[in-house]
Amino acid sequence: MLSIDTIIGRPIYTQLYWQIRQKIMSGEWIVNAKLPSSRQLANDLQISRNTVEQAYQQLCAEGYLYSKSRQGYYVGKLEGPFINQNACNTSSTVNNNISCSNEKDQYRYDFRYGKLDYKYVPSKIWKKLMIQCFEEEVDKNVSYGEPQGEIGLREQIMKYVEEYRGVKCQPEQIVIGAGTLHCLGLLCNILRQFTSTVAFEDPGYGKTRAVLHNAGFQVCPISVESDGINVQELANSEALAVYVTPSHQFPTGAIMSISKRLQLLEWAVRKQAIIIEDDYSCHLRYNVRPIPALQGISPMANVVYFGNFSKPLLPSLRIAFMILPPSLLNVYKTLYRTYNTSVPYLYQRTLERFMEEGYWNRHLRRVLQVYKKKHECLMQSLKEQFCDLIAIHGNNAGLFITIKVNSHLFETDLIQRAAGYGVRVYPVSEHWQRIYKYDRKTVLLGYSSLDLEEIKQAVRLLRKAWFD
Amino acid sequence: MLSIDTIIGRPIYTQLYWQIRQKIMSGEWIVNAKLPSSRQLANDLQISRNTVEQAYQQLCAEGYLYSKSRQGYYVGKLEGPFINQNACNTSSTVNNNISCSNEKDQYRYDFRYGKLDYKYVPSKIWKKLMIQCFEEEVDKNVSYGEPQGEIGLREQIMKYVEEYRGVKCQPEQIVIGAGTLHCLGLLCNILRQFTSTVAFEDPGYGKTRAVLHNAGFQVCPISVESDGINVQELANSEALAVYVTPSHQFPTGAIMSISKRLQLLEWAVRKQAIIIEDDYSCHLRYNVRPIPALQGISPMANVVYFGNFSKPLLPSLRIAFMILPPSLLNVYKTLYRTYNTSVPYLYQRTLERFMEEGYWNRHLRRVLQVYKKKHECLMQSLKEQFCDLIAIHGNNAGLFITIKVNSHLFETDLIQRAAGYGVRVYPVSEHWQRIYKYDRKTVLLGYSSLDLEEIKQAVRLLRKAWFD
DNA sequence: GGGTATTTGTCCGTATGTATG
DNA sequence: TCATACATACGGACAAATACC
Repeated sequence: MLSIDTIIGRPIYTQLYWQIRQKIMSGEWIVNAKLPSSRQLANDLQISRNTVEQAYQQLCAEGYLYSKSRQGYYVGKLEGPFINQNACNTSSTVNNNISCSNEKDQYRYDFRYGKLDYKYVPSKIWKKLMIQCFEEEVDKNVSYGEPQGEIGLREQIMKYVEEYRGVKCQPEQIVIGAGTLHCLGLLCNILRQFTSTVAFEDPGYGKTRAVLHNAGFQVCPISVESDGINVQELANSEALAVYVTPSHQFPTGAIMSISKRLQLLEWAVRKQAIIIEDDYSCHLRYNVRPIPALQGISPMANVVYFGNFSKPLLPSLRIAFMILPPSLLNVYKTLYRTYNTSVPYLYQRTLERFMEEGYWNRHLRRVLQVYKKKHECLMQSLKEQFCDLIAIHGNNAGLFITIKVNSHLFETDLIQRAAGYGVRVYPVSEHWQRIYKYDRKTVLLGYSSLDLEEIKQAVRLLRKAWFD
Repeated sequence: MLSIDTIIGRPIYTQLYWQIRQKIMSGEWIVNAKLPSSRQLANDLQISRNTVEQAYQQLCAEGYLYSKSRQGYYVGKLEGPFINQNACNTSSTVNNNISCSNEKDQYRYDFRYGKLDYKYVPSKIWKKLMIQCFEEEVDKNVSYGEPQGEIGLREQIMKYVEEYRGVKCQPEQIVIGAGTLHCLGLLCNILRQFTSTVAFEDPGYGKTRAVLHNAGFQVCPISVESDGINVQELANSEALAVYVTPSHQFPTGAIMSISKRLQLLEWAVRKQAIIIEDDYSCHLRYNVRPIPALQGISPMANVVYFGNFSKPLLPSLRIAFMILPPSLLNVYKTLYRTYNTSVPYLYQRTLERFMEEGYWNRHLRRVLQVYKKKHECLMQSLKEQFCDLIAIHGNNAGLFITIKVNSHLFETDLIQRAAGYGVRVYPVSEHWQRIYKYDRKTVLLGYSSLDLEEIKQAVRLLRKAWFD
């Protein structure tokens, strides 16, 4: 930034001269870079154009600049070792690229969780709708929009969750935000009014636990059994709020049984506690019947329901929503009356039409088929290769499974050996709060971004890595 | 949501029959609504198609449904007063629409702050770039993206703030988020580690104060003078962090003098305190010289710099950024290592190219001209109509001014009388923390969304409203 | 605007358990 | 004990309607 000082006595054009010269010598302005036009700069600094001209002329005369007639002034090429090329600007980019390409080179098969198969992103339809929506309403774009999210989208969401998950609500209860974690961030300030301790599944999704922890809450770990969280342990704790993933627990894959659901709801009603229900991958169920969401089972309990569009549609969209129980609505409104939404209007409107015109339902059915096939393929490959050398968990839903490997190898060994064969598998230790309860032999495999052949190949390599 | 229970003995098709019947009778499914196809429902519930068929057939036979061959099943029209039409689903929509249209009807001229003039939104270029970037996004199979924001955009921002505001930083220090308030929300968890009290301009931007308050901070009001915040008062307080708007204080419009800036920085260094500098409308300066941002003046002080693209470009974009001082970088990384970004990749990439290809600089110059004209027009109209009946504040920058009206009327009177003439002006009382210090005769006028003629007309009406 | 892939109601047959004679 | 009829649940084939390119 160029600036001038009228208080000290030095002439303005010399101040300019020296500042520009310094920028060229230090390498901040590189050869052939275009300078601001004399008119522009004069206007920016609120000085006369001639003053700028004076400085530019002197720099030209000394070779720091050259001018193309009627085009502009440019930084000249200086001979000799004057220039202190500072390369730090580009270093970060370089580093980043290197680490990226390294990762890609190192792993031929990446069982990453949270990456989708881009072949099944409905990009053409999305693009078509997005362009149409872009033309549509200028007025909505120039203002900040509704804080909770556009009413039309919220109505679509209401219909969808009622039909699909049995969740009953009014649009007023829905809050749209840039991702589940962002919505949870908003909820934290509401929870703060009621409690300072939040119970959390252990093991549980590490990223979510981090949000609660960062917001200043005491996070109280509760064991997870094969049919969901241990309600007895929860009841014995001091927590007045709990985060659960009933439809597909992360990372154990447990589906909470209906009787557990009722127990949990009973606890919430009795203690006047808040249940945070993250239905993050309710769409992906394989060969099991749907169980209605907690929110729909008991209207009396304070359930905050979380859903998202990133997982099944496009992670880079950044759209999720939460549904607040009526009892928290007043607090929400008091706190967030003045907040702006965190999701661009265009995306909200596009998604609204995507849902309205039935593309959303169709898309869900389609990806269910796709991932079901991948899931089956993975399961069969694992059985063929490993027989009973491994135990598979969470094999009825979602985009990942965990496997416990019966051998002398521990988590880090398993990961490193797999990496040696070009296969990337992921640790579960980071999702444990009471790490001593972890068996140290379980790893996580997300299969969403690999195709069928890749899955088969990768499993063969895992067999070699771990048992040969 | 339809669901079945295999534990109780009742046949599946009768369970379905009764559930569907109930939904029709209650009015939840209205006449001619399409039911899910037999295949879909069968797949969802993990039962046979024919079982669904059986239920559908029976409902057809009894007139609850009718079928269009090879198209689908639809809810039939029932005679008589069976149906309990509950209209509550639509009530919210209706209410909302009514209040919206009311507002539009009631005000012919709206001095709303924070709404832009749609005529000067570079929508064609933005659309072109966005479509190009969309192809790219799909090709690259972008997942969640970089947590701090895409590196390319951060590099563009680095260049821009250096050139435009004298802010010096590395891309690692930049965090991109969905709006200033969202970025501030992230910063709150960092501040929490150091202090529980944050000093805040009084009067100051109410929305920002709310974020700090909601995050659990004690907000300590500090008076604002004609050249910015009262540093002495700040030094006497217990606060170890302060939020300021040096380039154009909201709502007084004060520009912080260079000597105040140095005092403030000196305080921060001495107390090891954190300055939050919101440079929210640095681009809009009329006839005054730019002063470098606090961040650029003293590299030793802990200044967190906030900038945004919503204000000058498009509010619905939801893109802002903050620049952390190196001293806070470690805390940031510890807390937010696992967070996802809150801004869609497409928007980040589009903005990056918008900046890279020079459209951003061109746009800034253009809107500066536009709003400068509006500003001059408003000032002249006010002088013509009111002469010295009013005092104007903050008339050198930004998209709003405040006026103090010398009469017996108070804030609410001024707003109501203006509304009576179809002109909407805004209160400043909500921006005061120590409300008793407010003179109760000042109102706020944002002129960005009105054109020159509308401004003149509106001011004439204000004169009538307040002095006739 | 016409060709293609997908969706959908419809009709077909089959398997199993239970009640009946 | 065996044959029969019935209720329930499941899966495949076909042609019309629809969506997509």
